[in-house]
Amino acid sequence: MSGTLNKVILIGNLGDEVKMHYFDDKNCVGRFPIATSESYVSKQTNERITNTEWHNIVVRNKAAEICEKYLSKGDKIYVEGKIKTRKWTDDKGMERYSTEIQCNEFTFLTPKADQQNSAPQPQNTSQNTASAQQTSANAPVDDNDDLPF
Amino acid sequence: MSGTLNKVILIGNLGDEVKMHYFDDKNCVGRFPIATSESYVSKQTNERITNTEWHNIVVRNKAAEICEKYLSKGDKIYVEGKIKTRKWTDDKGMERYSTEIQCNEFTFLTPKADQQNSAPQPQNTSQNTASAQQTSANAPVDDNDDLPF
Amino acid sequence: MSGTLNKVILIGNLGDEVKMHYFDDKNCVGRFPIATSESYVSKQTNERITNTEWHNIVVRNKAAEICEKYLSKGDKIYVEGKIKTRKWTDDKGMERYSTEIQCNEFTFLTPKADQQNSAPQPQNTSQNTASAQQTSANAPVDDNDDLPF
Amino acid sequence: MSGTLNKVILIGNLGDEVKMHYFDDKNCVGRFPIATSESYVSKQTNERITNTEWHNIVVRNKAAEICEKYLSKGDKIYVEGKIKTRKWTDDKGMERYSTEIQCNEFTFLTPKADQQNSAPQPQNTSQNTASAQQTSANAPVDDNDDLPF
DNA sequence: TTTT
DNA sequence: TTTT
Repeated sequence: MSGTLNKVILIGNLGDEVKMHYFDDKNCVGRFPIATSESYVSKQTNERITNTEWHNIVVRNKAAEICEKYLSKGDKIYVEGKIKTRKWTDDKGMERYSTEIQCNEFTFLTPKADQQNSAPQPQNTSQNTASAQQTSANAPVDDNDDLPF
Repeated sequence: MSGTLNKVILIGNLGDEVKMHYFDDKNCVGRFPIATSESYVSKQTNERITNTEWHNIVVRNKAAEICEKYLSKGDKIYVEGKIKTRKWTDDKGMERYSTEIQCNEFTFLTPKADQQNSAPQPQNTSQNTASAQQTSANAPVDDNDDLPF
Repeated sequence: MSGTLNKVILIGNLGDEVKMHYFDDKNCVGRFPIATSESYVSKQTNERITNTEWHNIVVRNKAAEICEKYLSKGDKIYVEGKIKTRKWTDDKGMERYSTEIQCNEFTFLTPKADQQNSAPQPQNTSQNTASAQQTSANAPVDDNDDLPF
Repeated sequence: MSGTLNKVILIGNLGDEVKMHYFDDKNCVGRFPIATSESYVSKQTNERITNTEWHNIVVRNKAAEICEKYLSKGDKIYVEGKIKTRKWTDDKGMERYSTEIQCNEFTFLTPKADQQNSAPQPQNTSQNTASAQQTSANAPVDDNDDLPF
């Protein structure tokens, strides 16, 4: 309901490999961090400052498997998704929050020499980006987990 | 393939009613113009200048029918889609181009008093926006038309 | 440097009033939460599920003052910005993280009766949205704070 | 005015070199086409169909000079801007329209070996993307041209 | 932890 | 006219 929108658009580099987590033989998630960075010259010290922001990307099912297969640490990727902050309780019983990007579309930006003759980039009909939407649409169980892992 | 992206994000007001065009009993398109405007104060004349840009929105199938049912001239809408420039030949045999926005997601921004208790806003599972993607996905015939209308 | 992008696009409703925090007579931040929601019908229970996501919006300087002046709890707003996760230490010495949206462009979506003849919507030259970029550009001290507040 | 938004987000490859047009020693525009493509397998013929869409990018002043200096045909770029359709009269006195993307932010996505030690990617303070906004802000004359060129 |  |  309600005329709202929650959209994130990122271009960044993987800081680590895709980590898969299987719920059963059909449902899984892949997780990986990507870094975005901005830099500027400080007016006070005249030195270049670089700030890096890390984003926890979560991708589901078939899209996750494509990411695991084709993405490596260091690769550049375009990610579109939505922000989700999850609440969990740490081992001291404290409430904790972690924010992740639930990816529903992506496109690889690192050219792969070895991808030329093999299966390269996933597609969907609407655009040459991979859509995680359909694959996640029939995975309601994925939305039930509220455990940190 | 190819790591490209073609995305348009608009918030604007309908300049006219949604015009439907049926191909058969299952496939249709709806078309409507929306206006975006920007204004600024001219440094030369000190007067306020407003520029209005008109966008031709095209939406397909079920999404089109939802738009026709709930949108009226003047309403504000969020539209997401892609740019498509179509080539056609005018009655003098001249090549002409027209650019349209093929909408694949939208959300209504005008509160409807009468929508409160009736069917209000379309939804999809991924977000509270309507997705035209699924409905158009199985309508390949829609992509065959290259006629201006 | 580095060809990355960190962009968030939200349409949501304010869950509270804008809270201002002044650093000095020129530099300030405004903070307010906005909610986005999505809903769907569960295939298992057949009931409608609504998930609400809260986003902490941070806006600076002149843009903050405009928000404080014209926005109220419940209003709908378009916000564009970037994700920033800040690390802080709680009173037990634990490391904590909180994610906020640093807003650099916004546009009000709730029609205001009383705004019609008074100063309504902020503008900038590039578009009819308010840009927090320029105002924050000359406020480097704003970027030095790493305290939770 | 009015709570509207006109935003385009593209990732594509240059189909040609950047063409510069100088108005005077301070004001200029750069123009270049970028291609986005989508592909899918036809359900009818089972063959792969690729559709390419061409976008005319317009960038101003300092940003234009940066593009001219660092971009070449074939390079991949992220472009953010707004849609503008310009009306002009052809040599037969017919009204013609052409749609272009007025770029106000971009980031280069093709790694440049030779950019490593020289001035690589433009930046601004808000993010590691180049902003054409400031540079074009003080170039009101640029907005007066309504000539096709 | 990435990248330039 | 690009790219994969």
